[in-house]
Amino acid sequence: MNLNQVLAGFKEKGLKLTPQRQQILRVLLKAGGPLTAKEIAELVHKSFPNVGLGTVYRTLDTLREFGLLDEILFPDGGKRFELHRKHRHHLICLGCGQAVAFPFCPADCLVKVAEQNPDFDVRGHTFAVFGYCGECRKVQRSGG
Amino acid sequence: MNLNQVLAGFKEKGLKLTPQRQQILRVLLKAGGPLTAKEIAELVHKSFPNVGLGTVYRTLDTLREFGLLDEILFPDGGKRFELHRKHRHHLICLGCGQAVAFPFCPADCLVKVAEQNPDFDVRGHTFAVFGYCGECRKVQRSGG
DNA sequence: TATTAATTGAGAAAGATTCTTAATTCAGCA
DNA sequence: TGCTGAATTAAGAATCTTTCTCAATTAATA
Repeated sequence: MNLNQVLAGFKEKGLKLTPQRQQILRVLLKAGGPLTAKEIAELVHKSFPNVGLGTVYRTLDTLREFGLLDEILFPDGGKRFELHRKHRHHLICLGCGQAVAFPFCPADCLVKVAEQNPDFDVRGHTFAVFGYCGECRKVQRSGG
Repeated sequence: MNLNQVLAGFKEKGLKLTPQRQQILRVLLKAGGPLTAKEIAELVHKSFPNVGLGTVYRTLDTLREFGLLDEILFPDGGKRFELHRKHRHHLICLGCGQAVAFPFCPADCLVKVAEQNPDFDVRGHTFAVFGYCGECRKVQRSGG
């Protein structure tokens, strides 16, 4: 997914291509991993110092409505956002907050759950693995 | 796990058995499913109208430190709490917020993730399935 | 019963997200 | 190009959950 595709999609649905939205999209496209709303705002501020958090949240909402955004819930309740890619889950470091995607899905469990709860209309699932990344383990060992 | 066992554990660690804590524990023991902090406070208020949310959160923290509490993260970022039982996951209704536990664990995925990320120290995982329960589906069909 | 450290209530504070409102700006069209 | 109307924005207020602060209270123990 690139900026032009997303912008074309926006246009198609009658949404305005404001510079703020474009910049938020650029930030999300450039991001190496999922970002918090605050991080997105800070990165956007490099080009548009006046963009408010409200605009960031509104744009994220819009992207979510379009199915273009994934929300990642951290074990401590924190939220991060990234542009939607293939369905995937995350390996989350409790030390530095970095999240890395992986493509495995708990399919067996989903089948079992659906079988045992035939009345339940399954719409989705969350799955995340957390712990400490190599870097943070190094720091722990040396620092204390 | 019953109230007396928990209280004995408290005593053992030098914690005070205040009426507030006892009531919070009773509420958690009686609960049919995981509750929000606010719900816990409201139930406690029936017997102790002056118990503050602060006390509820402090007691939940204490229980968590003892490994007696599980925190359940909902897809929308909400949090609910319940006394720890066997390791389990939840089937969460997006309509009414009810959560039902199930015992399946995404073991295959965990093994694959660990194999592919040998530097990562895995400490835990989250897994939840969400959708709409039978009741909420009925309401949707009839109500519109 | 007196002592003491743990605990509490009340409210302030923090942090994330949503809402409000008046002002601005984009997109289509003359 | 320049209007026009609706969408969008910035700024800050409001909300919600959670944590913190602190003086007052209380449970446990001697």
